[in-house]
Amino acid sequence: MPNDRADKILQLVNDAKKIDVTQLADKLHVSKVTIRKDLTKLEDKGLLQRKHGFALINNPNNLSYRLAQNYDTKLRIAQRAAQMVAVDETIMIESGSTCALLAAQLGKLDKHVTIITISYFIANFVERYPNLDVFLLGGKYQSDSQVVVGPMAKAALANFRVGQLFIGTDGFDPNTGFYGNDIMRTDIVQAMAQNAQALNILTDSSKFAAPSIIRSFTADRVHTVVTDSGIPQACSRVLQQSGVQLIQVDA
Amino acid sequence: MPNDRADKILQLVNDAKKIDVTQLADKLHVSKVTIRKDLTKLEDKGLLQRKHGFALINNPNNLSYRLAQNYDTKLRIAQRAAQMVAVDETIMIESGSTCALLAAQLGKLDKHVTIITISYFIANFVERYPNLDVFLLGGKYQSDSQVVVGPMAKAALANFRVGQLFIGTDGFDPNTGFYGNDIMRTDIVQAMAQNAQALNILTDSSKFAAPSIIRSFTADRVHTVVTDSGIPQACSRVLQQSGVQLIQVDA
DNA sequence: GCGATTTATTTACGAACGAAACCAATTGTG
DNA sequence: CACAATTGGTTTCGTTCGTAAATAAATCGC
Repeated sequence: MPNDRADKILQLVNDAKKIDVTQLADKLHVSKVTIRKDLTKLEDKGLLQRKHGFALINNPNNLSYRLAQNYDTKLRIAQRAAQMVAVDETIMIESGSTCALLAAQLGKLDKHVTIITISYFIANFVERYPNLDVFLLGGKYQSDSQVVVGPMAKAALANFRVGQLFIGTDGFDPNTGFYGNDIMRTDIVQAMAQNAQALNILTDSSKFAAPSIIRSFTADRVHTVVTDSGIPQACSRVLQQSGVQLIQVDA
Repeated sequence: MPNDRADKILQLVNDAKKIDVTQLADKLHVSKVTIRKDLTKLEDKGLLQRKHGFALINNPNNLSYRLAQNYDTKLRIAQRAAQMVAVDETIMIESGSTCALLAAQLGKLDKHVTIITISYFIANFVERYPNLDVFLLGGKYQSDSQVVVGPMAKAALANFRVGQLFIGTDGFDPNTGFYGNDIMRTDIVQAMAQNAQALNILTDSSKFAAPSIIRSFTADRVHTVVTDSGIPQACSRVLQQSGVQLIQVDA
């Protein structure tokens, strides 16, 4: 299946929440059989749900939804990031969609890694990989994003000190740094960063155009950014001036 | 749909892991259309999954699987237990299937309750009820049962002290008390009990016949047992002699 | 005890399904 | 350049799907 049709399908499904096979076949000028095959593959990737006659999107706000956007780019970023993790290392992972793919990649590579995370989605996402040990922080459960936050989660962090923390971002401003859009999640991520030697950000380049609400980190706090080649030059220049290791995977 | 056919379908699906509509219609002497309607309802309850042509059971060990056994009895037990919880109360809930239904009942009653649990399944199960606040303990994640266990989870308990704890059980022996079948889960449940004034057990009566491996609690530690009327008289006598409040819902 | 209503089931039918055979285009290899 | 192998797509076929209308059984009110 060509990637651009997959993207279009996801776009249409996301927009409509629910759309039937006939409509998709119509809009994309292919047969229904082809659409059905596409949908089966996308369902296998966990990007949507199929029902008899139509497809529907998983609860937005949910990671499954966010995963659907720029899936292939995120997958390549995650594959690259997985190389940064050593056998038997213990890492922290935040709740971003690209972070979830990183965890899955580590699972596929079949090297033993211990993961500490605030995301129950990620914990479940990697269920089938016995080489991954997962520790979850406790705290107030945000059911829409499937993460724990709040003072209890921060307190639980006291038990851990790791080499690397992997997070996503919701936005970036060349002058002021990285941003989040949920104050509780931003808060816990900042606390995680205090217990990690290296802060690594995984994000597709679209976030470098997007402004957001709450500043999470200034650029000089960040050790490595893994993104794709679509990042604006103004951003990449700032990052490198701030001493950030910038890794760009091919678009 | 008559309850007994529903039970038979679940039985057959559980035994076979996967069974097609034609076979079900054959064995239960009803039309395929009727089977399909039944399956749709059972899927809505979350007790199985439908695919094109057949039904399959959710990962055993998983709560969805255990929920499927004696569903109606468990629901009545949960409904009764829900009456024991006051508005704005904070309770602890362990990971049993009947406990999950209790949480859902509390959600439906639309009274505000704060729930502290070790079960990600329960946290997600009640996602749609805004009147429930859920706090999850942190710890090592057991992906098959979707709970957190271990020393970290026990340490997190230090922050909480509640009036009521609701748990399930895997077995009961009149002479020695209640039993579990997973040492890690039994361990964390015992720790939870130390931080709760009243220990309440929710279980269908089948468990009173079933022996299990690890003793969790002697009968006199238990405040209330909610079960159905199928409990052996020897057991009910012992419980009452031990000062347990025994509540039996109609079978 | 008996019509009225509800609930359970079946029959009938057009739409949707998965699997397999088939038909290009594209790619890689000698 | 030829010609296998791969990939993306369609057509066809027998089966399963959900819905609606028809029928049978159970329940209720009086």
